[in-house]
Amino acid sequence: MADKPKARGRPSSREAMLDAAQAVVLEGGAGKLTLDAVARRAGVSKGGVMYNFPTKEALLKAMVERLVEHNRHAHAQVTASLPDRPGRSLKAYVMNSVRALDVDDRVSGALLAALNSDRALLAPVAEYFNGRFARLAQDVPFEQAALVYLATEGLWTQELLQLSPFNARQRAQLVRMLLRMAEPGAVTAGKAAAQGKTVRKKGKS
Amino acid sequence: MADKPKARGRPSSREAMLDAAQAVVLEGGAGKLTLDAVARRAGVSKGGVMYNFPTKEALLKAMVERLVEHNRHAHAQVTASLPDRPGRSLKAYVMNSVRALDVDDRVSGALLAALNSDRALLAPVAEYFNGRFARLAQDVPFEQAALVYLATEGLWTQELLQLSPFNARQRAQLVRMLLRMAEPGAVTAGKAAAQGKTVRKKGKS
DNA sequence: AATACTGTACCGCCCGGTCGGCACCGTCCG
DNA sequence: CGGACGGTGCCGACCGGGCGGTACAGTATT
Repeated sequence: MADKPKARGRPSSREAMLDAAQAVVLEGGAGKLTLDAVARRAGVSKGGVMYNFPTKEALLKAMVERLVEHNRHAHAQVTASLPDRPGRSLKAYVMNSVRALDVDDRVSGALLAALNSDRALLAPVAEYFNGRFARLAQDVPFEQAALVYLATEGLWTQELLQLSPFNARQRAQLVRMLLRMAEPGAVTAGKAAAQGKTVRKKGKS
Repeated sequence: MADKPKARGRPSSREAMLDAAQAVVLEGGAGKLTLDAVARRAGVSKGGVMYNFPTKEALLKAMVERLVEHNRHAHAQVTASLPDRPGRSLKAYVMNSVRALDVDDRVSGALLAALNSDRALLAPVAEYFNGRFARLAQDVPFEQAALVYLATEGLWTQELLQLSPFNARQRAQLVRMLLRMAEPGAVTAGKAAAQGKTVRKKGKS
Protein backbone atom coordinates (compact mmCIF):
# COMPACT_ATOMS: atom_id res chain seq x y z
CA MET A 1 0.00 0.00 0.00
CA ALA A 2 2.95 2.21 0.35
CA ASP A 3 3.47 2.20 -3.35
CA LYS A 4 1.69 0.70 -6.24
CA PRO A 5 3.00 -2.74 -6.93
CA LYS A 6 2.88 -1.92 -10.57
CA ALA A 7 4.68 1.35 -10.54
CA ARG A 8 6.53 -0.08 -13.41
CA GLY A 9 7.87 2.66 -15.49
CA ARG A 10 5.92 5.57 -14.07
CA PRO A 11 6.84 6.78 -10.66
CA SER A 12 7.29 10.19 -12.22
CA SER A 13 3.57 10.84 -12.44
CA ARG A 14 3.15 10.34 -8.76
CA GLU A 15 6.07 12.61 -8.06
CA ALA A 16 4.71 15.27 -10.37
CA MET A 17 1.38 15.13 -8.63
CA LEU A 18 3.00 15.37 -5.22
CA ASP A 19 4.94 18.38 -6.45
CA ALA A 20 1.70 19.89 -7.66
CA ALA A 21 0.04 19.20 -4.34
CA GLN A 22 2.87 20.95 -2.53
CA ALA A 23 2.60 23.92 -4.81
CA VAL A 24 -1.11 24.16 -4.18
CA VAL A 25 -0.63 24.02 -0.45
CA LEU A 26 2.10 26.64 -0.68
CA GLU A 27 -0.02 29.05 -2.59
CA GLY A 28 -3.36 28.64 -0.94
CA GLY A 29 -2.82 26.85 2.29
CA ALA A 30 -3.98 23.40 3.18
CA GLY A 31 -7.58 24.45 2.79
CA LYS A 32 -7.13 24.81 -0.92
CA LEU A 33 -5.72 21.36 -1.34
CA THR A 34 -8.35 19.94 -3.63
CA LEU A 35 -8.11 16.99 -5.91
CA ASP A 36 -9.17 19.15 -8.82
CA ALA A 37 -6.64 21.78 -7.88
CA VAL A 38 -3.88 19.22 -7.77
CA ALA A 39 -4.97 17.77 -11.07
CA ARG A 40 -5.12 21.16 -12.74
CA ARG A 41 -1.74 22.10 -11.33
CA ALA A 42 -0.16 18.85 -12.43
CA GLY A 43 -1.61 19.19 -15.88
CA VAL A 44 -3.60 16.00 -15.61
CA SER A 45 -7.22 15.23 -15.03
CA LYS A 46 -8.87 14.46 -11.77
CA GLY A 47 -9.21 10.88 -12.87
CA GLY A 48 -5.48 10.78 -13.30
CA VAL A 49 -4.95 11.84 -9.74
CA MET A 50 -7.49 9.36 -8.50
CA TYR A 51 -5.75 6.67 -10.44
CA ASN A 52 -2.50 7.24 -8.60
CA PHE A 53 -4.00 8.05 -5.23
CA PRO A 54 -7.19 6.14 -4.68
CA THR A 55 -8.26 8.57 -2.01
CA LYS A 56 -7.36 12.00 -0.81
CA GLU A 57 -6.08 10.57 2.40
CA ALA A 58 -3.65 8.48 0.40
CA LEU A 59 -2.40 11.65 -1.22
CA LEU A 60 -1.97 13.32 2.16
CA LYS A 61 -0.15 10.31 3.47
CA ALA A 62 2.17 10.22 0.51
CA MET A 63 2.93 13.91 0.93
CA VAL A 64 3.73 13.47 4.58
CA GLU A 65 5.92 10.48 3.94
CA ARG A 66 7.86 12.26 1.29
CA LEU A 67 8.39 15.29 3.48
CA VAL A 68 9.57 13.22 6.39
CA GLU A 69 11.90 11.34 4.12
CA HIS A 70 13.30 14.56 2.70
CA ASN A 71 13.82 15.91 6.15
CA ARG A 72 15.51 12.79 7.34
CA HIS A 73 17.80 12.85 4.36
CA ALA A 74 18.64 16.52 4.72
CA HIS A 75 19.49 16.07 8.37
CA ALA A 76 21.71 13.11 7.61
CA GLN A 77 23.45 15.13 4.95
CA VAL A 78 24.12 18.09 7.22
CA THR A 79 25.25 15.81 10.00
CA ALA A 80 27.72 14.12 7.73
CA SER A 81 29.20 17.47 6.82
CA LEU A 82 30.06 18.22 10.45
CA PRO A 83 33.04 16.94 12.41
CA ASP A 84 32.24 13.95 14.53
CA ARG A 85 32.10 15.48 17.98
CA PRO A 86 29.45 15.33 20.63
CA GLY A 87 26.50 17.52 19.76
CA ARG A 88 27.04 17.07 16.09
CA SER A 89 23.56 15.80 15.44
CA LEU A 90 22.04 18.53 17.55
CA LYS A 91 23.96 21.16 15.69
CA ALA A 92 22.91 19.65 12.41
CA TYR A 93 19.35 19.84 13.58
CA VAL A 94 19.63 23.54 14.25
CA MET A 95 21.30 24.19 10.94
CA ASN A 96 18.84 22.09 9.07
CA SER A 97 15.88 23.76 10.70
CA VAL A 98 16.93 27.24 9.79
CA ARG A 99 18.52 26.19 6.55
CA ALA A 100 16.23 28.37 4.58
CA LEU A 101 12.75 27.68 5.74
CA ASP A 102 12.50 26.30 2.29
CA VAL A 103 9.66 24.84 0.35
CA ASP A 104 9.55 21.58 2.24
CA ASP A 105 9.31 23.37 5.52
CA ARG A 106 6.62 25.76 4.48
CA VAL A 107 4.62 22.90 3.10
CA SER A 108 5.13 20.99 6.30
CA GLY A 109 3.78 23.86 8.26
CA ALA A 110 0.72 24.18 6.15
CA LEU A 111 0.15 20.48 6.20
CA LEU A 112 0.37 20.36 9.93
CA ALA A 113 -2.81 22.30 9.81
CA ALA A 114 -4.60 19.61 7.88
CA LEU A 115 -3.04 16.89 9.93
CA ASN A 116 -4.14 18.49 13.11
CA SER A 117 -7.67 17.49 12.26
CA ASP A 118 -6.56 14.06 11.38
CA ARG A 119 -4.72 12.47 14.19
CA ALA A 120 -4.20 9.26 12.29
CA LEU A 121 -2.09 10.99 9.69
CA LEU A 122 -0.18 12.82 12.35
CA ALA A 123 0.97 9.70 14.13
CA PRO A 124 3.88 8.85 11.83
CA VAL A 125 5.10 12.42 12.10
CA ALA A 126 5.01 12.20 15.87
CA GLU A 127 6.99 9.01 15.69
CA TYR A 128 9.58 10.66 13.53
CA PHE A 129 9.86 13.62 15.88
CA ASN A 130 10.26 11.31 18.79
CA GLY A 131 13.03 9.23 17.36
CA ARG A 132 14.67 12.38 16.16
CA PHE A 133 15.06 13.90 19.57
CA ALA A 134 16.30 10.62 20.98
CA ARG A 135 19.14 10.72 18.49
CA LEU A 136 19.87 14.36 19.10
CA ALA A 137 20.21 13.75 22.81
CA GLN A 138 22.47 10.77 22.44
CA ASP A 139 25.77 12.47 22.97
CA VAL A 140 24.65 15.55 24.84
CA PRO A 141 23.19 16.06 28.31
CA PHE A 142 19.45 15.95 28.36
CA GLU A 143 18.77 19.51 29.40
CA GLN A 144 21.14 20.94 26.85
CA ALA A 145 19.66 18.92 24.05
CA ALA A 146 16.13 19.71 25.12
CA LEU A 147 16.79 23.41 25.44
CA VAL A 148 18.34 23.72 22.02
CA TYR A 149 15.75 21.45 20.54
CA LEU A 150 12.81 23.34 21.94
CA ALA A 151 14.16 26.75 21.12
CA THR A 152 14.89 25.67 17.58
CA GLU A 153 11.48 24.19 17.24
CA GLY A 154 9.98 27.38 18.59
CA LEU A 155 11.93 29.51 16.17
CA TRP A 156 10.97 27.31 13.28
CA THR A 157 7.32 27.40 14.16
CA GLN A 158 7.23 31.12 14.68
CA GLU A 159 8.95 31.86 11.42
CA LEU A 160 6.74 29.43 9.66
CA LEU A 161 3.52 30.96 10.81
CA GLN A 162 5.00 34.37 10.35
CA LEU A 163 4.41 35.08 13.98
CA SER A 164 8.02 35.74 14.74
CA PRO A 165 8.78 38.96 16.58
CA PHE A 166 12.37 38.89 15.35
CA ASN A 167 13.92 40.62 12.44
CA ALA A 168 16.47 39.02 10.18
CA ARG A 169 19.41 40.31 12.17
CA GLN A 170 18.02 39.06 15.45
CA ARG A 171 17.20 35.76 13.95
CA ALA A 172 20.74 35.32 12.72
CA GLN A 173 21.99 36.21 16.17
CA LEU A 174 19.73 33.64 17.76
CA VAL A 175 20.78 30.96 15.34
CA ARG A 176 24.42 31.62 16.23
CA MET A 177 23.50 31.36 19.87
CA LEU A 178 21.76 28.06 19.34
CA LEU A 179 24.71 26.68 17.46
CA ARG A 180 27.02 27.67 20.29
CA MET A 181 24.71 26.06 22.76
CA ALA A 182 24.85 22.82 20.85
CA GLU A 183 28.59 22.66 21.46
CA PRO A 184 29.79 20.09 23.94
CA GLY A 185 30.08 21.57 27.40
CA ALA A 186 27.81 24.47 26.68
CA VAL A 187 25.39 23.09 29.16
CA THR A 188 26.30 21.33 32.35
CA ALA A 189 24.15 19.80 34.99
CA GLY A 190 21.13 21.94 34.61
CA LYS A 191 23.02 25.02 33.65
CA ALA A 192 22.86 26.23 30.16
CA ALA A 193 25.89 28.24 29.27
CA ALA A 194 26.23 29.30 25.74
CA GLN A 195 29.83 29.89 24.95
CA GLY A 196 31.07 32.90 23.15
CA LYS A 197 30.93 36.62 23.33
CA THR A 198 27.88 38.30 22.22
CA VAL A 199 27.66 39.67 18.85
CA ARG A 200 31.09 39.15 17.63
CA LYS A 201 31.52 41.30 14.63
CA LYS A 202 31.33 38.58 12.24
CA GLY A 203 34.01 36.52 13.61
CA LYS A 204 32.86 33.09 13.14
CA SER A 205 34.72 30.00 13.87
CA MET B 1 -17.91 46.65 14.95
CA ALA B 2 -16.42 44.74 17.75
CA ASP B 3 -19.83 44.11 19.16
CA LYS B 4 -23.31 44.34 17.88
CA PRO B 5 -24.86 47.73 18.43
CA LYS B 6 -27.95 45.99 19.67
CA ALA B 7 -26.32 43.62 22.06
CA ARG B 8 -28.66 45.06 24.54
CA GLY B 9 -29.52 42.36 26.94
CA ARG B 10 -27.95 39.41 25.23
CA PRO B 11 -24.24 39.19 25.10
CA SER B 12 -24.62 35.81 26.73
CA SER B 13 -25.93 34.22 23.56
CA ARG B 14 -22.77 35.13 21.75
CA GLU B 15 -20.65 33.81 24.57
CA ALA B 16 -22.55 30.56 24.68
CA MET B 17 -22.06 30.13 20.98
CA LEU B 18 -18.38 30.88 21.23
CA ASP B 19 -18.12 28.30 23.99
CA ALA B 20 -19.89 25.83 21.78
CA ALA B 21 -17.58 26.63 18.91
CA GLN B 22 -14.58 25.99 21.13
CA ALA B 23 -16.03 22.70 22.25
CA VAL B 24 -16.58 21.64 18.69
CA VAL B 25 -13.05 22.51 17.72
CA LEU B 26 -11.73 20.69 20.74
CA GLU B 27 -13.56 17.52 19.93
CA GLY B 28 -13.23 17.32 16.23
CA GLY B 29 -10.51 19.71 15.20
CA ALA B 30 -10.91 22.85 13.18
CA GLY B 31 -12.16 20.89 10.24
CA LYS B 32 -15.32 20.01 12.07
CA LEU B 33 -16.12 23.61 12.90
CA THR B 34 -19.40 23.88 11.12
CA LEU B 35 -22.17 26.35 11.65
CA ASP B 36 -24.62 23.52 12.17
CA ALA B 37 -22.30 21.83 14.60
CA VAL B 38 -21.94 25.01 16.61
CA ALA B 39 -25.67 25.54 16.61
CA ARG B 40 -26.37 21.99 17.71
CA ARG B 41 -23.76 22.18 20.40
CA ALA B 42 -25.05 25.49 21.68
CA GLY B 43 -28.56 24.18 21.75
CA VAL B 44 -29.80 26.70 19.26
CA SER B 45 -30.62 26.60 15.60
CA LYS B 46 -28.37 27.48 12.77
CA GLY B 47 -30.38 30.59 12.18
CA GLY B 48 -29.59 31.63 15.69
CA VAL B 49 -25.91 31.39 15.02
CA MET B 50 -26.24 33.28 11.78
CA TYR B 51 -28.09 35.98 13.59
CA ASN B 52 -25.25 36.61 15.97
CA PHE B 53 -22.46 36.01 13.49
CA PRO B 54 -23.47 37.09 10.05
CA THR B 55 -20.78 34.97 8.53
CA LYS B 56 -18.52 32.15 9.51
CA GLU B 57 -15.52 34.39 9.24
CA ALA B 58 -17.09 36.66 11.83
CA LEU B 59 -17.37 33.70 14.13
CA LEU B 60 -13.74 32.80 13.59
CA LYS B 61 -12.70 36.33 14.23
CA ALA B 62 -14.68 36.53 17.43
CA MET B 63 -13.15 33.29 18.63
CA VAL B 64 -9.67 34.52 17.96
CA GLU B 65 -10.30 37.81 19.65
CA ARG B 66 -11.67 36.17 22.72
CA LEU B 67 -8.77 33.77 22.94
CA VAL B 68 -6.24 36.54 22.61
CA GLU B 69 -8.05 38.52 25.23
CA HIS B 70 -8.15 35.58 27.60
CA ASN B 71 -4.49 34.98 27.09
CA ARG B 72 -3.64 38.60 27.67
CA HIS B 73 -5.68 38.60 30.84
CA ALA B 74 -4.21 35.37 32.16
CA HIS B 75 -0.71 36.63 31.57
CA ALA B 76 -1.43 39.86 33.36
CA GLN B 77 -2.87 37.92 36.24
CA VAL B 78 0.13 35.64 36.61
CA THR B 79 2.48 38.57 36.27
CA ALA B 80 0.72 40.41 39.04
CA SER B 81 1.15 37.42 41.30
CA LEU B 82 4.93 37.53 40.98
CA PRO B 83 7.33 39.81 42.80
CA ASP B 84 8.32 42.81 40.79
CA ARG B 85 11.82 41.89 39.74
CA PRO B 86 13.40 41.81 36.34
CA GLY B 87 12.27 38.83 34.35
CA ARG B 88 8.93 38.80 36.04
CA SER B 89 6.97 39.05 32.82
CA LEU B 90 9.11 36.42 31.17
CA LYS B 91 8.61 34.06 34.05
CA ALA B 92 4.91 34.70 33.97
CA TYR B 93 4.94 33.85 30.32
CA VAL B 94 6.55 30.50 30.98
CA MET B 95 4.16 29.74 33.79
CA ASN B 96 1.19 30.80 31.81
CA SER B 97 2.21 28.76 28.79
CA VAL B 98 2.53 25.54 30.68
CA ARG B 99 -0.22 26.37 33.11
CA ALA B 100 -2.16 23.37 32.05
CA LEU B 101 -2.34 23.39 28.33
CA ASP B 102 -5.92 24.09 29.11
CA VAL B 103 -8.94 24.48 26.95
CA ASP B 104 -8.00 27.86 25.58
CA ASP B 105 -4.63 26.61 24.51
CA ARG B 106 -5.85 23.50 22.84
CA VAL B 107 -8.43 25.51 21.01
CA SER B 108 -5.80 27.99 19.99
CA GLY B 109 -3.74 25.24 18.54
CA ALA B 110 -6.57 23.81 16.55
CA LEU B 111 -7.60 27.21 15.36
CA LEU B 112 -4.13 28.00 14.23
CA ALA B 113 -4.72 25.34 11.69
CA ALA B 114 -7.72 27.08 10.27
CA LEU B 115 -6.07 30.44 10.46
CA ASN B 116 -3.08 29.19 8.62
CA SER B 117 -5.17 29.09 5.50
CA ASP B 118 -6.47 32.50 6.20
CA ARG B 119 -3.70 34.94 6.61
CA ALA B 120 -6.08 37.82 7.19
CA LEU B 121 -7.39 36.28 10.37
CA LEU B 122 -3.89 35.46 11.49
CA ALA B 123 -2.65 39.01 11.36
CA PRO B 124 -4.06 40.19 14.71
CA VAL B 125 -2.57 37.15 16.36
CA ALA B 126 0.81 37.96 14.91
CA GLU B 127 0.49 41.45 16.21
CA TYR B 128 -0.29 40.18 19.66
CA PHE B 129 2.66 37.82 19.61
CA ASN B 130 4.90 40.61 18.57
CA GLY B 131 3.94 43.01 21.27
CA ARG B 132 4.08 40.23 23.76
CA PHE B 133 7.73 39.45 23.19
CA ALA B 134 8.61 43.10 23.29
CA ARG B 135 7.19 43.32 26.78
CA LEU B 136 8.86 40.12 27.89
CA ALA B 137 12.23 41.40 26.81
CA GLN B 138 11.87 44.75 28.49
CA ASP B 139 13.77 44.01 31.66
CA VAL B 140 15.89 41.11 30.53
CA PRO B 141 18.76 40.82 28.09
CA PHE B 142 17.65 40.03 24.60
CA GLU B 143 19.25 36.65 24.21
CA GLN B 144 17.97 35.44 27.53
CA ALA B 145 14.45 36.53 26.79
CA ALA B 146 14.56 35.10 23.31
CA LEU B 147 15.94 31.78 24.45
CA VAL B 148 13.35 31.29 27.12
CA TYR B 149 10.64 32.57 24.85
CA LEU B 150 11.49 30.28 21.98
CA ALA B 151 11.98 27.20 24.10
CA THR B 152 8.68 27.82 25.82
CA GLU B 153 6.97 28.34 22.54
CA GLY B 154 8.55 25.16 21.24
CA LEU B 155 7.42 23.20 24.25
CA TRP B 156 3.93 24.58 23.99
CA THR B 157 3.66 23.74 20.33
CA GLN B 158 5.00 20.26 20.71
CA GLU B 159 2.72 19.39 23.56
CA LEU B 160 -0.16 20.86 21.73
CA LEU B 161 0.30 18.83 18.62
CA GLN B 162 1.17 15.85 20.73
CA LEU B 163 4.49 15.64 19.02
CA SER B 164 6.46 16.03 22.19
CA PRO B 165 9.15 13.45 22.81
CA PHE B 166 9.09 14.18 26.52
CA ASN B 167 7.28 12.39 29.27
CA ALA B 168 5.59 14.16 32.16
CA ARG B 169 8.64 13.98 34.38
CA GLN B 170 10.93 15.41 31.76
CA ARG B 171 8.48 18.11 30.95
CA ALA B 172 8.33 19.18 34.57
CA GLN B 173 12.09 19.24 34.67
CA LEU B 174 12.25 21.40 31.60
CA VAL B 175 9.69 23.81 32.96
CA ARG B 176 11.77 24.23 36.11
CA MET B 177 14.77 24.87 33.95
CA LEU B 178 12.95 27.50 31.95
CA LEU B 179 11.79 29.23 35.09
CA ARG B 180 15.33 29.34 36.42
CA MET B 181 16.51 30.71 33.14
CA ALA B 182 14.03 33.52 33.37
CA GLU B 183 15.68 34.70 36.58
CA PRO B 184 17.70 37.88 36.40
CA GLY B 185 21.32 37.12 35.77
CA ALA B 186 20.68 33.69 34.44
CA VAL B 187 21.91 34.86 31.12
CA THR B 188 24.69 37.31 30.60
CA ALA B 189 26.14 38.69 27.45
CA GLY B 190 25.34 35.88 25.20
CA LYS B 191 25.69 33.23 27.79
CA ALA B 192 22.74 31.44 29.12
CA ALA B 193 23.31 30.03 32.54
CA ALA B 194 20.39 28.63 34.35
CA GLN B 195 20.98 28.78 38.03
CA GLY B 196 20.36 25.96 40.37
CA LYS B 197 21.55 22.50 40.88
CA THR B 198 19.53 19.94 39.24
CA VAL B 199 18.49 17.53 41.73
CA ARG B 200 19.00 14.61 39.69
CA LYS B 201 20.60 14.22 36.60
CA LYS B 202 20.75 10.63 36.74
CA GLY B 203 22.99 10.57 33.78
CA LYS B 204 21.51 9.76 30.62
CA SER B 205 20.61 6.39 29.57
C1' DA C 1 -48.43 44.63 19.04
C1' DA C 2 -43.66 45.60 18.46
C1' DT C 3 -39.12 44.02 19.33
C1' DA C 4 -35.71 40.80 19.39
C1' DC C 5 -34.58 37.02 18.51
C1' DT C 6 -35.30 31.58 17.02
C1' DG C 7 -36.49 27.51 13.88
C1' DT C 8 -36.41 25.45 9.49
C1' DA C 9 -36.81 24.67 4.86
C1' DC C 10 -34.24 25.59 1.07
C1' DC C 11 -30.56 27.06 -2.46
C1' DG C 12 -26.25 26.90 -4.90
C1' DC C 13 -21.75 25.54 -4.74
C1' DC C 14 -17.91 22.74 -4.11
C1' DC C 15 -15.66 18.64 -3.06
C1' DG C 16 -14.46 13.70 -2.82
C1' DG C 17 -15.32 9.80 -5.17
C1' DT C 18 -17.35 6.77 -9.21
C1' DC C 19 -17.70 5.14 -13.80
C1' DG C 20 -17.57 4.14 -18.49
C1' DG C 21 -14.63 5.24 -22.08
C1' DC C 22 -10.37 5.95 -24.89
C1' DA C 23 -5.62 6.13 -26.62
C1' DC C 24 -1.56 3.93 -26.64
C1' DC C 25 1.49 -0.16 -26.70
C1' DG C 26 3.30 -4.55 -26.56
C1' DT C 27 1.83 -9.45 -27.76
C1' DC C 28 0.13 -13.16 -30.02
C1' DC C 29 -1.82 -15.49 -33.89
C1' DG C 30 -2.75 -16.13 -38.80
C1' DC D 1 3.99 -8.87 -41.66
C1' DG D 2 -0.32 -7.10 -39.90
C1' DG D 3 -4.32 -6.91 -37.46
C1' DA D 4 -7.15 -8.27 -33.42
C1' DC D 5 -6.52 -8.23 -28.32
C1' DG D 6 -5.77 -7.06 -23.73
C1' DG D 7 -4.22 -4.06 -20.32
C1' DT D 8 -2.22 0.01 -18.54
C1' DG D 9 -2.57 4.87 -17.80
C1' DC D 10 -5.41 8.49 -18.09
C1' DC D 11 -9.80 11.25 -19.13
C1' DG D 12 -13.92 13.93 -17.83
C1' DA D 13 -18.84 13.85 -17.05
C1' DC D 14 -21.48 12.87 -13.29
C1' DC D 15 -23.37 12.02 -8.48
C1' DG D 16 -24.42 12.50 -3.63
C1' DG D 17 -23.55 14.86 0.39
C1' DG D 18 -22.26 18.60 3.12
C1' DC D 19 -21.39 23.25 3.66
C1' DG D 20 -22.20 28.44 4.04
C1' DG D 21 -25.71 31.42 3.43
C1' DT D 22 -30.83 33.08 2.70
C1' DA D 23 -35.76 33.58 3.45
C1' DC D 24 -39.35 33.68 6.07
C1' DA D 25 -42.55 32.11 9.38
C1' DG D 26 -42.84 31.52 14.31
C1' DT D 27 -42.48 32.92 19.32
C1' DA D 28 -41.46 35.00 23.68
C1' DT D 29 -40.81 39.05 26.21
C1' DT D 30 -41.97 43.76 26.95
